[in-house]
Amino acid sequence: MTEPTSETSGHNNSGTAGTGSGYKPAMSAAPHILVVDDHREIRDLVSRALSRDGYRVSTAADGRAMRKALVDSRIDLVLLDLMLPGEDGLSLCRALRAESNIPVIMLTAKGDEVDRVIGLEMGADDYVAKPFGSRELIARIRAVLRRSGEAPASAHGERPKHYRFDRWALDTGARELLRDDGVTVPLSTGEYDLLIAFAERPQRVLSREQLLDLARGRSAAAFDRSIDTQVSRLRKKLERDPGEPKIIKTVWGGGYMFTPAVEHK
Amino acid sequence: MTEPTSETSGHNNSGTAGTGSGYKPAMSAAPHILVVDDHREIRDLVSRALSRDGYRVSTAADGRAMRKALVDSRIDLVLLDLMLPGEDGLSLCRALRAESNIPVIMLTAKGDEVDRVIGLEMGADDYVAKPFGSRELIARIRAVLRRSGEAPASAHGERPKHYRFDRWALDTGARELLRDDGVTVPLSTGEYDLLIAFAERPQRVLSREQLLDLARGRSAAAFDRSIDTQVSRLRKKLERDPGEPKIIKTVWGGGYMFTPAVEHK
DNA sequence: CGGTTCAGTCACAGTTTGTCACAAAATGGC
DNA sequence: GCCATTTTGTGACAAACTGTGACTGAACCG
Repeated sequence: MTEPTSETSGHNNSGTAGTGSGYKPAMSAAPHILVVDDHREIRDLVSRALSRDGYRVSTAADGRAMRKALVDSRIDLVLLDLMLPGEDGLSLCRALRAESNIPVIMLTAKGDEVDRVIGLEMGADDYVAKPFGSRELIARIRAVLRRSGEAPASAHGERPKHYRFDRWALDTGARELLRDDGVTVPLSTGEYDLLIAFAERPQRVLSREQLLDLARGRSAAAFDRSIDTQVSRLRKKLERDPGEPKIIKTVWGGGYMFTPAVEHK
Repeated sequence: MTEPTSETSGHNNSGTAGTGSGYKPAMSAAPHILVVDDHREIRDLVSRALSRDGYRVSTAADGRAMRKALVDSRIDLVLLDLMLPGEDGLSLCRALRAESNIPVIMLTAKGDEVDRVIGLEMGADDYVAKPFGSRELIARIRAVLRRSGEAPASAHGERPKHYRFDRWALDTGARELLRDDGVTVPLSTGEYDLLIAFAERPQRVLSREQLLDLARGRSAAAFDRSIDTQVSRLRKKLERDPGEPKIIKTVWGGGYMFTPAVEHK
């Protein structure tokens, strides 16, 4: 496979211009859409259309790539081809549904009503028949995104979870960070989101761009140092000696790595 | 956003009128109507007609979306298509009836008298056959809303419920907030409504707009800070240390989150 | 060892939020 | 209806949060 199966394209709007239609400045960032289709032409086509409209786009050619993209970044919506080699779209959709509530729009070549019914029963949020126009697709996407919570940031959120690492306990239900000795250390929203992104992917190098996507749901600007600052702030609260961090290690030229073993309940 | 698929639209300039003459009770805000139909054209059509008439409108394409809308916002009336893929309208209607008394108007393509009878038996409050004119639809809606309690705000209210969280007990029957030690803490109507909205959706980030809809049944104005003030007041009564709230947490740039586990009896 | 690039952190500015005081509105009693 | 009381929303200002620029130090390269 020489071909990049899961890259991001599309730029983040810088506020005023850019975004195809949104005159709502409140939206913190463009939604991140994952296109899963085995035909490259379709991926490229859809990908271009969506980025043109201001969305951030990643692509995947099969189920495995899809899963990887879902772990590596914070996806707001999945465009899923019904017919895929290996696992087909329906089972992927069902699996996706089973463990998250990321909205899914099904794509299919056939216009069968049957497929549509099956798709919706499998938990797809909408259904678009190929060939489709980009205007229609975008309208559907916008509709589904709006319907499914309006707040793309919390699209992941579901059952409260509980993480333990080092001498810390992180409770997503209470949104609290608790130290061994019983003291609750207050975290700002940004610090909390960043810590969750880390705790869910321990012992892996995470690039700044990835962290920005995972924690803030946006893509990096030219010289974006905001993650560094946030890591610095987080270290000050987490580390015994922020000058020599043990928990969040720096990977020179690569990003950061959350090193402790995480007990994930 | 040319296409209002599931946002609220339509303003009500309630304001001054109010006084005296009325069969119309001081309606605080426009009723919020949920349109459930799998055909987009119908959703759009109906949606436009209703917003033009001043209603706030959300839409859903299937049962799942309907349920989501019902949890996410305070719906005053449901327009429900009889024929839906997956679960059909009748079972949805019955389910809806089972756990709330939100009025339902059934839509159906066929003019069968049979359907009508079944629909009404299932608990629908009225029945409109497609194709229908918007004038007729709106007349029916107004009639049903008036009939069903006249006060859209209390459309949800049904069996008294009992919530327990942290060291508090909230009794919707008595409309009282009781602390562990037996002391009853008086809440104003607004504080009470807001607390109910929170207690029914624990461990979820709720935007200010959503809270405004859930607790006050209206949509947000430009720089509406009333929710912040109300949260502040509520915190002063609920929290041990209002300066460092544990129960209602702030999500910077996102809204608020009610963190304690809620025992819901 | 010197130059270059990358990372840590501080200070600052732009936003967002907390909260007080006050006015408008609703409520209740007469 | 009229006035006292309570409640709710608004404006204003302080505090908190986040991202950016600047400066400094550390890591890499030859």
